[in-house]
Amino acid sequence: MAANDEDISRTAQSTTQRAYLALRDAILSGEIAPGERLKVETLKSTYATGASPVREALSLLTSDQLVERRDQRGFRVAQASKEQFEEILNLRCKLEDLALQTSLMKATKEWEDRLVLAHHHMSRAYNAPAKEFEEHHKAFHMALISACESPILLRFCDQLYSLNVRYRNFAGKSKGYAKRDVAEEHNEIFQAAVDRDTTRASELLASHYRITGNYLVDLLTIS
Amino acid sequence: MAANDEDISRTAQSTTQRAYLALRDAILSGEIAPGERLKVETLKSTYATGASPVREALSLLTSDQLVERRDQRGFRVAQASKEQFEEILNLRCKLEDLALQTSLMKATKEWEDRLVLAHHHMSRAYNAPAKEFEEHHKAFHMALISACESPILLRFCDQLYSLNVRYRNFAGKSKGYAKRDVAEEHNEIFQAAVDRDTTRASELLASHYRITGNYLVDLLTIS
DNA sequence: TAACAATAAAATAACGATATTATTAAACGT
DNA sequence: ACGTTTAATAATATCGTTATTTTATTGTTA
Repeated sequence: MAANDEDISRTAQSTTQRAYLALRDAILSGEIAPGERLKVETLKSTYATGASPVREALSLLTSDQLVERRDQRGFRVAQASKEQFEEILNLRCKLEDLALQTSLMKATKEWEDRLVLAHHHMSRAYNAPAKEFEEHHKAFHMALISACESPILLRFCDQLYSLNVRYRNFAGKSKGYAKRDVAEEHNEIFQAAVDRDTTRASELLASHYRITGNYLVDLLTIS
Repeated sequence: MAANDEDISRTAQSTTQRAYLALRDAILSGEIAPGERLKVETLKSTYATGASPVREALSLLTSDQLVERRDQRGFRVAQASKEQFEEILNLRCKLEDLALQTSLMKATKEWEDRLVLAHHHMSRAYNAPAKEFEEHHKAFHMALISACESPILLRFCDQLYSLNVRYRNFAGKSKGYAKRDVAEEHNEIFQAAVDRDTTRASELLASHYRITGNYLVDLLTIS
């Protein structure tokens, strides 16, 4: 569910989709804290909808590992920990590396065009509101690996990306973050990708994740 | 959702869980064909339950990629294709290899005990009913990687395993299958694992998958 | 500690609105 | 005038709402 739903986030047809996206947003942004109970009754009124869409949305979020279901005891926001953050970081490095290499191997003209556009749009959004930048940032990272021709792997990466966003938000919007030299790192990755320099792109992407990760891990207030 | 629910399959408390497991079983076994519509009304009577549990179960199966949801057009069993089978095969090799290596690296005494038992139970079940063997077979493969200390990765592997089971059932219960020399392959993998021979275990596991995969791909009746 | 009361989750049922699919009838061109 | 296409209608099913019941957990009090 985490995959390819962003495009319809605005025009979400079904109430279930709207509830799912709104709730996910609230959890990823930290608006609802880890461990907090998610009572269907409360959510019903918050999102002005019935019980069925809420319960379905919660079910979907359970599969995204953003919500935990304790049998007969309702739903709660998934717990977060430094260990999990490191697990996610690690898996992202491994899985995206795999996806990136495959993607570069199978790269097409259309893929390159998609990447160029995604990179351009992200570049123009560094100073945009966090939420808007986030969208473009994700689009760029997904574009990199989008030629790997493995929908399942892409879905896993998408899911991991979302989980990671949550931790990034836990670390707070410390000013320096986006400024550091993320932009330059992105540029180098982008360049290596269009050059089809697989090994260099791989290294750059992994180091990009590890640098950001180590930077974030110190800011995490959770255990 | 695909993960760690087997242990409660018998004593499934909630109706939702029961419906989920029953439906998943029906899909994995091929009892319900790919593309077939899943009408809530029909399922309600089939599984003797209400609409809410059925819809929640379908939502969960959507996240497992076993069911597709088309907006306003209800649910259908996920499509299957030779391409997807190969994708799953590939991903399984890559992800389980990663998990296996990590698992062997972090192997503990408890892990070894778990593995020994799982292998023993599987060995005694080669001639048991398919469903029973399947349970032990999965337990063995999961035990191999269970020390990797990455719940998310384990969940991915679990999901892929399930998806793969579906294709194995598509190929039909051709007699020769379990007999081939799967048993011997399992034994060798097992031995390499307890010996902590990472490279050998990796190679054996991958070749185990590829051999079985190539064997199955010819039997697949689908495109 | 045990029994009881309060709370909330899980499930059922009945209903209404909306969208899709199937059927039928009319219009059109060859 | 016939067959094909198009349009309108009817039937079906999904989606969502609301209300109610059952059941399990939690909190309180003797």
